[in-house]
Amino acid sequence: MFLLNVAQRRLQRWMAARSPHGGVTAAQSGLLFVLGQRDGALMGEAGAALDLGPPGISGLVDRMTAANLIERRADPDDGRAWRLWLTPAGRAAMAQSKAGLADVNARLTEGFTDAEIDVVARWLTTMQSRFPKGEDE
Amino acid sequence: MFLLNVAQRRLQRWMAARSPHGGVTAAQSGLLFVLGQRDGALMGEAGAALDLGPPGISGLVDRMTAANLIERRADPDDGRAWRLWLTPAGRAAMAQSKAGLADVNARLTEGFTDAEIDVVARWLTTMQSRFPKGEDE
DNA sequence: TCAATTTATTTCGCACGCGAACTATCTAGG
DNA sequence: CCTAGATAGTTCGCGTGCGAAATAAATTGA
Repeated sequence: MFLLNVAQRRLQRWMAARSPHGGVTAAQSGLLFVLGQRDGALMGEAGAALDLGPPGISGLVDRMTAANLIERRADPDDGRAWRLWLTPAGRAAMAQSKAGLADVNARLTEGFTDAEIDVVARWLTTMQSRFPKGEDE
Repeated sequence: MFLLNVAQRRLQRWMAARSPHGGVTAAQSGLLFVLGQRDGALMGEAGAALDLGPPGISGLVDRMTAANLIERRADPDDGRAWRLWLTPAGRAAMAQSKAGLADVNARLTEGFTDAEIDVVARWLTTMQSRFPKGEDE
């Protein structure tokens, strides 16, 4: 069960090590992908897509805004909300990350049959419902 | 591929939520287990067992020492090294964590056959060699 | 013996994300 | 219209772990 922890960390570490170019981390590329599919999303929406709580996105957005990858613009219909938009630099970084992703995914599935990968994917997905955010027992 | 990240975070979050008792976190219980099997380990050894770099353990040990779970004692044969020992409180916390672990593992494997779990375990383990610490390509 | 190197650990600055508490805005109810 | 609650984000303090640079002790070599 510590396997999961270690595996995740290994992957993260490896990804961090091989992409020092523009400083786009794994978490950041996640948000880039989300905005690539739904530019102008609310922070809450983006957070839900990435399974992050409010503080998680807030910080991520802060860092990415500072890095000039995304922009925070007020929602015209709701004074509390902000919408997130990719900058040109962000769009470029996303394209680059997308290319890298294929590589990583290939490496993740290498040596396993489709059926096996299917089992793994199902297990990971199941875990999300098995360990819910809110309640327990 | 973000699945892994999310799954790990979910698990971590869930474990954190359900054990506010003594403040023993997942990372900390990991170290407790290591010391349970090899009390008096060097920091480097413990780090290797948990797949943590030097800064990782150093910080973990600091926090756990402050919480009175473990003790840092100088190695008599090597002036640079420290050996880690469980305190009585640490030993108690370990026993408690061990009990909880069975629960978590049961929940992790629930709904999957032994063969399937085997595939998952193999996949997680393989990832460790697939994404090595040091070098690349 | 005395540098040069290796090894064990610490420190620093960073990214990440959580829970809790807070602010500001929007929406209902009376 | 005005107060009560829901909703969107922010801030704070914490734990976690990384890479890079520093410190200190041990080992190796000339």
